[in-house]
Parts: sequence; C-alpha cells; structure tokens
Amino acid sequence: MKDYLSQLNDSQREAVLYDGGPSLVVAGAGSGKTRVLTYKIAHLLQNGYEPHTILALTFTNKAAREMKQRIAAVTSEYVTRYLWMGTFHSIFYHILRREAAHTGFPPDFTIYDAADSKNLIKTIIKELQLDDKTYRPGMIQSRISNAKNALVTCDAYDRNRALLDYDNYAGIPRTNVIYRTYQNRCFRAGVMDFDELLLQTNILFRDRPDVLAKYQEQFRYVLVDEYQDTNFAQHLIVTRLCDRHQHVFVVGDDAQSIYSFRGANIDNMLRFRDNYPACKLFKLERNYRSTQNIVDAANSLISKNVEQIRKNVYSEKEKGSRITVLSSYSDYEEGYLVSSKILEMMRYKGYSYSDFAILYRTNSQSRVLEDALRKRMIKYKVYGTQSFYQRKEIKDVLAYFRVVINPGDEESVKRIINYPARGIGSSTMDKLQNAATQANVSLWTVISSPQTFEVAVNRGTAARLQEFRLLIEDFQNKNKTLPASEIADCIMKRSGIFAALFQDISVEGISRQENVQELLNAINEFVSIRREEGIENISLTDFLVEVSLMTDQDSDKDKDENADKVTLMTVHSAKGLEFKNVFIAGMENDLFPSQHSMNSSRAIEEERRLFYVAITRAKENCIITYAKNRYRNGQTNTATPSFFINDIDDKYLDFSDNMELLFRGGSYSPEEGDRQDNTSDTRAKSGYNPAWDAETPQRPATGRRPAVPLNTPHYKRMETVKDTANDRSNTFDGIAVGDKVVHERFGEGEVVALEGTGSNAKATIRFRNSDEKKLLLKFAKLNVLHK
DNA sequence: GGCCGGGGCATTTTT
DNA sequence: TGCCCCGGCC
Repeated sequence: MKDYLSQLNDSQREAVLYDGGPSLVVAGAGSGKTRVLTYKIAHLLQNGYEPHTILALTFTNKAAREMKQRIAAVTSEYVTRYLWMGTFHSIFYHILRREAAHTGFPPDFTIYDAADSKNLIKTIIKELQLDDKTYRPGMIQSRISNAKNALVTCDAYDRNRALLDYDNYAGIPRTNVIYRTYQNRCFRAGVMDFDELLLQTNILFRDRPDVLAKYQEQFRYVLVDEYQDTNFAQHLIVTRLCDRHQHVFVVGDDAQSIYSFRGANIDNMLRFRDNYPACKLFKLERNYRSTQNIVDAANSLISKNVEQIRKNVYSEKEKGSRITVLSSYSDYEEGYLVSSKILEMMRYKGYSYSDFAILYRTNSQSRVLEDALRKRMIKYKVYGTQSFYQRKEIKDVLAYFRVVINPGDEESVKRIINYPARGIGSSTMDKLQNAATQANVSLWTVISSPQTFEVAVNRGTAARLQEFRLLIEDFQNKNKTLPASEIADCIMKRSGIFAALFQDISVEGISRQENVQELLNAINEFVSIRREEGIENISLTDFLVEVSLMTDQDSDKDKDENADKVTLMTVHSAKGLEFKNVFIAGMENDLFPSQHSMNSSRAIEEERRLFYVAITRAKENCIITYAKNRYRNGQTNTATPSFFINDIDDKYLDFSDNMELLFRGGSYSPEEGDRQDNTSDTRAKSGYNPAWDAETPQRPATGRRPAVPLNTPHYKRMETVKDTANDRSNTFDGIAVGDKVVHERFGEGEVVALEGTGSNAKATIRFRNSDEKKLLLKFAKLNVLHK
C-alpha cells in the first residue's frame, strides 16, 4: 500500500489516524473530504479491519463509485469488492432482501421510483373519489415522504395530532387515509418506495434485536459521507448500527446542507456531538480549490448564518480576483452579458468552454441563457434534464423485468400490459383494477384468473389477457435458468418491444432505439464482468437490484463526456463539482433566495448555504449577475439585486466591470427606470450594443457600486405578489401604522406599531382571531390591503 | 387509441 | 409564456 499518510495535511491526518471512537469531520468546501474518507478506509484496512466489516454510506451512486475507485488505487481492486460501500438505499435494499423473512415483504420485492409512487397516489385519490385539485398528488406524495423520513408510519400518523390538525387546516383531512391505502397497496404489490427502504430498515432494527445485533457485529466501522444531508431515518439507522462499538466516522459540511426539502436535517450534523458525548471533532479548514478571494467572500457570506459549526476556512492559493458583480437590464441581456464575458475571458485569458459553468436557482432560467449562448455559437450542455433511467423507453423495458421478477408490481403491470399495444385498453383495465380492489388482491392475481373475480370481459379480451399472462409466465420460467443477458434479449423480442421500437424511424424514435440498446449493453457488461470474476448465473434479478436505485445521469456519459462545452445547471446539481469560472445568474430577490423561503429564517439560511455552495464551486473566477427585469411565468417583473450580495463583504466584490452601467449612461434610478413598459424583449431586440462586444471590452469610469442600493430593505413582498402596478421601491412607507394587512397564516390584522430599521424592521400586528404578533418584515408574508 | 384544445400551474430533486 | 393533464372527439 502506498504511503498514504504523507499525502494528507495535519488535520486530515489527525482525522484518519484517530482511533478513539465517534468522529465528526467538518469538512469545509474543497478541503479534501473524499480524500480523508478514502484514506480513513485504507487506514482501517491496513490496521486489520476486514473489508466486509466496513460499512461506508454515501448519498449518490456516483460518490460510492468514485470512492471505490480511489480506494482501489491505494489498496487493491480485490479489497474494494468486499467493502460494504454504497448509497443508503442500495445497502439497505440488499439487507432488506436478505432479511425479507422478518419484514413480511417478499425477498424479490421491487422498487417504486418517484413517478411510480405518484401514479399510485393519483389512482388512490381517484378511487377515494377525492378531488385531485384539492388533494394534489405531488403534495400528498411529499407529505407521505416527509412522514416516512421522520419514521412516522401510517398508524403513527393517525395518532399524531399535529399532523392531523395541519391536514384539517390545509383542507386535506383525508391525507391519512391516502397514506394508509398507499401503504397497503405497496405491501400487497410487494414493492417499496425509496423512503420505505429506510423506514423498513428501522422497523427491522427496532423489532428484531437479533438481526440488529448481527449487523452491529458485522459492521465494525461505519462511515458516512455528506452527513449534513441525512434525514432522521438515516440518522437513526447509523445510530443503531454503531450503538455498541461506537466506531462511527461521519464527514460533512453543515454549510452545504441544501436538501431539507427532501427531508435532510442539518441538526443531525449540528447536534451530532449531543448524540455522542465522547465524539471527537475534526475540522478540515484548508481549501485546496479556490483562490483566497473566493474563499474569503464565501466565508463572509456564510458568517451571516446563525445555525452553523463555526470554522475558519482558508486558502493558500493566490489571492485572485474579486467576485465580479454585473447587472443587466433584463434576463435577456443577462444572457448576452454572460456569453460576452465568456468569449472575452476565452480570448484574453485562454480559457476553453469547459472551464465555465453557469449556475442558476431554477431550471427555467436556462432557456434564455441557452438562447444567448447559441447566438454566440458557444457550445454548452444543460444538466438536470431527464436521467437515463427516467426515460420512457427505459422505464418500459425495466417494467417488463420488474413484472417478471415480481408480478405483483402493479405500476409496472399497468405500464406494460398494453405496451406494445395488444388490445387491452383502459376500460378493461378499469374492470381489472376494480375487481382487484374489491377482492383486495393484486392486479396480477385478477389477470391470472379473470373468471374467478367475475370480471366481465368479452371473449377476445379474455384471450388477450390469457396471452399476456402466458407471455409473462414464459419469461418467468426462462428466468429460472437463463442469464440476465439472454432473458433480456428474449423479452425484447417476444414482447414485441423491438418491433414497436424499430417501427418508429423518427429522430426521437432512433434515439429511443439507441437508449434501449444501451441498456442491453449494460446488461451484457454486467454479466460479463461478473463472469470474469468467476461468478456464474447472473440473473435478471441481480441486474434489476443493481439498477433499480440508479437514477443518475451517468449511463449516457461517454458521448459528450470529454466534449469542450460550457456547463449549465442548477446550484443544487453543482454541489460537489468545481469549475475554473463560475457564473451565478439571476441573483435577485424572490429568485435567489427563492420567494418560497421568505417566511422562515431556517429556509433563508438554507438558501444562503445554497449561495455558498454556488460561490465555492469556483476555482479562479466567480461572476454574479442579476437583472432588473425578469420574465417569469408569462410576465415581466421588476427585480432587485439579491440581499445575499450584500451579505458578502464589499472588499471581496468588484462592481466596476459593469457594462450595463455604461450602457445606461452610468446612472440608474429604480423609481423611474424600472417601470417602463418596454420590457426585456422589445428593448433587447432594438439594437446591438457595442458594450456587449467582447472584442472591445470597455470599462466605465466609475468603480463604485451601481446606483441601485443593494441594501434595499425587502418590503416588496408587502404587496401582492403579482402586483407590479404599485411602487416596489422599498421604502419604509410600504407599510404604516393603521394599515390593514393579511398574513398568509394568521389572516387579517392591523398594524399597531413599527420599529427597527433595515433587515431588523419589525411590525407589530394585531390579528383578528389571534393575539398580537411582532413580525420581522424581512420574513413576514404580508399583503397590505387597500386603505 | 391518438389527437386537439382549454385550464391550471409554475423552486430545488443525491435515492 | 409554456408545459402538463384531462376531457372530448374522431
């Protein structure tokens, strides 16, 4: 084994060598967190831990894969094969399959992805004759998901006053019934959704101490990556597994906790030490990625958060340039500005396309940016579009696999029963579904013997159902003996998928063929790799288990991987990545931070962390842009620069390169300038401005801030959100004592007092049906009624 | 079963 | 504005 210790700095080495129990490694951005985790595992192996006694949990398949590779590089390929390294979901999927006898689920249970479970929820809402405009499936889905992440079973839900009260209040009192029905249906189908994997693991460990003991015994060391992103279910699994030996090593950065909307709870990290009094805290504070200016700017931003583990992240790279702040008149012009800047930097600094990333808060922002890049012939790729495994053609094929392995899997049955078209339409499906619900059996049971369940179908339909049943049964029989690659091939041909696919010779059709071919290649590769390792008889089940939890983009990499292109993605998807030059576009109030976060300081802090993530992606240059008018949801709205910009210490910012300023003659008055009717498009189309041209970089004479006051108080949400007729110019007179206001949660009230200034401005409001409340105007969601 | 048009809706998305 | 979903129609 290599001399790994010499490749670590002092604090990294300390964390790797420490052998005294629970460890919390707080790893600042770019501080070599993966390196520490990798070498920690190498170190354990070196010191006598057998590979199979080490459990290393990650959040993404990508992270697990990369870490395996890096460990293989310092140890051996052979060793990594026996490490228990993977995502929470895939590790516990394997364990739940193995322990199926204790869970009540069949060992061959399959997985519903988010789309499957949403479909089922939709079906249930319909069956319960509830209005899907009131009971919005996505909303119900997230309620159920949150419940599961917090380990609230449907029984517990029924007993939980707070949840029931909330549902009543929100006008969705039957949510608990939907949850219960959903759970029953999943159980009957022998499927788990993503959250259920973690919930069931916890139930297993709670109810079967013997099983828990077995895994406690096996996993002598448990390591977790990105701990700030764990939810309660994951946190408790880790706690339970380490209960005895206390060999737990978690790594993360609380400043990068940005997934609370998916159940992640930053408190798991912040309060980790309460859980383990003997815990040793390590801080990795040296940033190896970015220039000093970028690190310092990011520090000054994040220091505004209250909830955090204080750390002193520093860089020993060159000082570097300040963060450039650019304003533009419109989102359209912002695109122009960004693309000009890219060309300029390429020309004068020798960068290539792939040295740039453009990050934004919402996916919808990409369009106007793409347009601008295209016009300038700049090559780019947009991340975050549909992943390989979410494509319809892939899901269709996988649905066949799933039904062969678990015919109870209803969402998959529904998907394939009439694909390719075999004359089993929706009316037949309704009858089958009704019969299944009536008898409380699975759809497949009804399909297998329609007459038993008195499904009234005509002879032709009955024959077609029979044929479908025989087709699946034939696959099932073959699956007992044939390897995955052969059975897959057989399914493709005999089901008629191939025929259907090759009929369509449109551009999209060809692409679908290619995708399916790629899936088949993956199966072949899966089988042959294992053969080389001496493992025979790789079944379709093995393959499906492997890919059911694969949701990342990775499968369609090779093609564009090395292509020289600018990267466009949301800040969320940029986490963990780095680029020489990073643009952060749309840095405006109500967009970043999102308007949805404005009524809670916790949410604002998370948005601030998100901004922190964005800045710390940059190695050399970071450029922040905002527009004064933005087209959104069919409307052009005026926008103000994000108050987050103000959270960064001035000395790390550079406002001087502001071409828009030059263009506007160096002055800009929000009161007069903002409310013109010639919005983005008309104006931008009116002509080409030389200031945009990268070849003649012109600088305005002034190096001061733009005339827009960045520290604008944010009273504009005092007005109705869509109301742009009113002056949004953010003075304290947006609200006055005596005003009638409406608050989103508390209802109507009257302002009785105002106090404080800036972001501390508060209003005391007497609400009609509750008491007086003092609200921070910065966060309060208030509408002022007409006087 | 597929196509069209109206209505409602519109953060972020590691598994 | 644009996308998705649903219902109505052929």
